[in-house]
Amino acid sequence: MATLVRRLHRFSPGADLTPLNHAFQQLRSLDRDEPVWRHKSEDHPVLVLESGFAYSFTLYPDGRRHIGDMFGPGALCGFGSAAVAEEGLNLAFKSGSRVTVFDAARLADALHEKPELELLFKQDGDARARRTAQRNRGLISLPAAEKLALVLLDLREELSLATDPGEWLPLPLTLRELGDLTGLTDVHVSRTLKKLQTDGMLERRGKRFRMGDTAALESALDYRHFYYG
Amino acid sequence: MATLVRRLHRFSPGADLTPLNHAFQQLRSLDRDEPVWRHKSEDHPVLVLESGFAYSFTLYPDGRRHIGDMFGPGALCGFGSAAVAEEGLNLAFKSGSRVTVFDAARLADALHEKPELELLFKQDGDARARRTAQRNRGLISLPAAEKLALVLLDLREELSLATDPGEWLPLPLTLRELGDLTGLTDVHVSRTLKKLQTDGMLERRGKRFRMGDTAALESALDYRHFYYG
DNA sequence: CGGTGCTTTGAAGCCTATCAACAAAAGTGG
DNA sequence: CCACTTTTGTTGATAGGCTTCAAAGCACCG
Repeated sequence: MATLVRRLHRFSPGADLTPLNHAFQQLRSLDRDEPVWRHKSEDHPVLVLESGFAYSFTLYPDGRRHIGDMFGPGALCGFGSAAVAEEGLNLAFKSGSRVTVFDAARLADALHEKPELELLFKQDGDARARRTAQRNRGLISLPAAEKLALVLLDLREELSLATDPGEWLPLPLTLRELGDLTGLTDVHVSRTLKKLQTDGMLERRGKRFRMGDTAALESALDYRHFYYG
Repeated sequence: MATLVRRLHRFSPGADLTPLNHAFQQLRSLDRDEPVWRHKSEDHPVLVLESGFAYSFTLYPDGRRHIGDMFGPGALCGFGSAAVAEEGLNLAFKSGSRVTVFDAARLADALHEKPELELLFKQDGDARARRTAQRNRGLISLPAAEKLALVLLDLREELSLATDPGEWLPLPLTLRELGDLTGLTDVHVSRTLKKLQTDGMLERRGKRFRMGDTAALESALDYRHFYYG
């Protein structure tokens, strides 16, 4: 639960989050990539990613997969205003992730009793919805190199919200998953990342990466931050 | 206000919407295409499109324009969960549109007093957010012909929510605007629409269009409806 | 050790953008 | 209402971007 606390404290550093303890159910570790299929019923538990990585996806009739959002440490997976848009949300947790499970009904009670806590959850959800909208905008109208740069900036932010990952960030997605996120093929993702590297915007070492002049990149792509702190 | 009433009655046909009268400010007619620039302050009036057409857009540093959402008769423009995602929303009203203006504070009071009315506004906003997510998903991962078919299906739904536009629907967007919506160039939009016509999926007469087998198209694109009625 | 999935590279071809020219339509001002 | 200007839509030629198909290297794991 520590990562969720750190994420929410970005909006209000001193906020008391102990009421969340009443809704705590369990801490699960996921040994391998594991999809969680969600249907439309309302009483799903609320999942918070403690460590690792996860993403939400939808499948097209022809078998293609689209990744709609991604979750780093401390993320509320499929909750709040960001999740409203995704009906029948499917979640995939990458191998090694740890997840805190909250009881939905008791969490709702806790939020209802403490309006300042509810506000934090709302702010977090709204910030996520804005980031998703910003990402989608670029993924619709930019060429491949910019699409990937945008996604990497966003990934960098997601990974930095609850923990300090250091200079070299993990790249928890395969090239195929980056393709499903950007609408590109894995082959073209590979070529485009290579081009970003020769242009000095990106360094890669195995499953880690480091970005070049992020400030310049952010202003070129009009990338905005919606979290404070 | 009649079109808003018809739209909200899709969720609850008998709902009493008279409390909205207290928040009514004025009815404006817009003679020509008119952008409404919104900044971050909170007390903007709430705009409901009475007739005509509008869309929200953002501008990139290089001058490119991205259209993020579109509004037909009865639409709440830039309000609720669908609008949270779009910070610094800009609205463009097409020539000839009529807009009902509501006072934001008094509208909030009216909704707070009548929870069933607030629920209707929330349902409308959620349905719009889902439609936007569905559209964005396709605009990221589908080829041009499917992108345009998807946008036309969505446009058809938007135009049918508050009024019955008949078999031949108005096409209130220029090809450039369709391009800004889909991430394609106007030239390619022109060519792709022509191809859709020769394939029998689309007919055009001036600024009106009619779609072929919409049921088949919807199932091929996995298009879903989020409004009831 | 083989198997499996991930990544890279090459070659070929389709898809989409760009540039340019023109036709058609719509707005503007007399 | 007409002449004028501006915008919108269409078409062709060309170039570049992206996908597809195929093959091979690599890392990881049983």
